[in-house]
Amino acid sequence: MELDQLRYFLRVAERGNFTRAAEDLALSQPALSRSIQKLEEELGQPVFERKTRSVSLTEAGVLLQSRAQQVLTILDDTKAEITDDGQSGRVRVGAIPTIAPYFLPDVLRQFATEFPKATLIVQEDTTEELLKSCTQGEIDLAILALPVPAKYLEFEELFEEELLLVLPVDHPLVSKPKIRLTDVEPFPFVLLGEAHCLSDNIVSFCRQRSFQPVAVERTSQLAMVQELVSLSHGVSMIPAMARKLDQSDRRVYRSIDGRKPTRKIAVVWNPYRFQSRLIEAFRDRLRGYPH
Amino acid sequence: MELDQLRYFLRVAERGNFTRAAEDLALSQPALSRSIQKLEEELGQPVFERKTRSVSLTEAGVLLQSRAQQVLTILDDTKAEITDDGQSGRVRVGAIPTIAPYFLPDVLRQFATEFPKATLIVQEDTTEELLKSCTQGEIDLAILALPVPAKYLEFEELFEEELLLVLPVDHPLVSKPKIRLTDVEPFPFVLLGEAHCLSDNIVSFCRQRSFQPVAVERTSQLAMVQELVSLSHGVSMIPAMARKLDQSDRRVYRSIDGRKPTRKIAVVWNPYRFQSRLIEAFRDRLRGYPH
DNA sequence: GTCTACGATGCACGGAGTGCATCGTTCGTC
DNA sequence: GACGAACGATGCACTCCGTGCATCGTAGAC
Repeated sequence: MELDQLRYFLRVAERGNFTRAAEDLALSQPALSRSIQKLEEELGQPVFERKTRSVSLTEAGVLLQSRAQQVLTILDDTKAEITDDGQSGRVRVGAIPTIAPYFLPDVLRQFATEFPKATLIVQEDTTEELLKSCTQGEIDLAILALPVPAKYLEFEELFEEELLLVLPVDHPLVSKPKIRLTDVEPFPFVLLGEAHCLSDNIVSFCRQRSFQPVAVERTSQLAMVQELVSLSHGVSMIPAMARKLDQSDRRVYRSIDGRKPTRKIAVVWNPYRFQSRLIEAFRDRLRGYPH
Repeated sequence: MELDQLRYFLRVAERGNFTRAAEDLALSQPALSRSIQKLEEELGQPVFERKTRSVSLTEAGVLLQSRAQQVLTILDDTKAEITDDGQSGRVRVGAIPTIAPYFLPDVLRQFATEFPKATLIVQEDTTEELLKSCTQGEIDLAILALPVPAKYLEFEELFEEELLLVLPVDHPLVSKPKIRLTDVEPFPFVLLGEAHCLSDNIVSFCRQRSFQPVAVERTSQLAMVQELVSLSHGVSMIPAMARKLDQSDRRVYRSIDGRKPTRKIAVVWNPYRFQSRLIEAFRDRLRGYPH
């Protein structure tokens, strides 16, 4: 049994397909087939059931999958722990799209200056995907908005930030000195797609105030939301950090009067993985970061 | 990092010597040296401190040692668990010298008949060595006398057997109808070497009765003890199972009157290792075995 | 019935791991 | 203080295992 065989095995198990797994592994399909064959020969029984369109794990395969993952994780972490000098190494950070461009650049710049030998890898994805990556050890840290629907992961709240109402310049509410949430109720909303947790934050805040925002449009980027608001497609709520970077004068931001909508930003990590000093340092810098 | 490298590494760590480790591994010393070099290269630092007469682990090496053991154990057990069909496979049994030849043969014969596909491997050694082997996963089961000075191992008492007084045929005590322990006190003892737990059993029993047996001679085999007793070098105590096989008429066995000396025989195993159905079966047969 | 997706197999190549011979260094010994 | 033994490192040649390319076999899809 070889470690490469285990890596190959896990990938095939994940993909359910030899050809795709081989592509992922930058390996030819015959080589992969043979490697798995040898593994099965050694174990005296197949680990995959070859169906016509896909492959699935046998009972033995299921057991092997969990053990192989365990073993490879231990070795990964051991290597990380031994080579950990607190200066060089790799930190893989994930962030959701409504945080990444507004919050990360400064942090990354500062961190890169302080730790020039470190390699920073950034992944932008939805909360769900980030949590999955974090669980599987594909990223070291994830920065996202609470709540965090994940077992086996730890998180720490970094800060709470206000969600600001954004309006077209010519919107009737612009001239109102104090805007309460009920004042917003009649107007249609422009929101992000449903995969984005910011939409959840907004909808959930409104619901707590007993109203259901009407989304007339959904986009995939915050910048697009801002533009659509400028074009009077509707109103929206934008995290304070995104407002700071907004240079446009074609929309105005207002703080909601009364209890303000907010979102809580947190950093998430996998406590079962080795946390290098570099990762700890990154987390520490996040903690003290101005916002 | 390869599994072979880890195996090699562990052996060198255990032996503290490349040449000896290479012999153990049936590998040339240069090949071993190079393998460790590659490992160290990958980790960016040495795992061994090369001293002039021996090698010792560095800090990194200590960490790697525990992780490597863990990983290899997991893989070993996984393979055993997958290939476990309850019929074929291997059972490695250890027993102390004062049990092995008297108790094991029958058990082994019966087990081999019942499980013809199974491979039985027997190791005879002192309690200390057996416990070490069991902890390190080199044997699956150990049969020995209580007490068992080992953490992290489980044991189950199989039976208690009497220790019989053995005398030369012409010994004054032979004609005595009831022999009490105090009657034995004046006579010198022939005992096994100090590494044998039977000596401990005997000495400890006598001490509980407030006398210290005087050992005039120590040998390494029970058969030799019996012969020396025949030659009137002294008296001794012999487990009942060893008496059964004693065909000689040049010595006689007597049961001590009053509280009888005994030893408790137990089977020990490592609960952190996978217990194959074959191993369970062996343990089960031990349990029901006549004695 | 033909096409397509997918894993298995034949064959040749290249590189990693190995063994043999030997070197360099450091103690132990006379 | 010189010589020998113990021990790990290095040079070099070989071999075998894993790999890629080309191709085959088979079972659904259209």
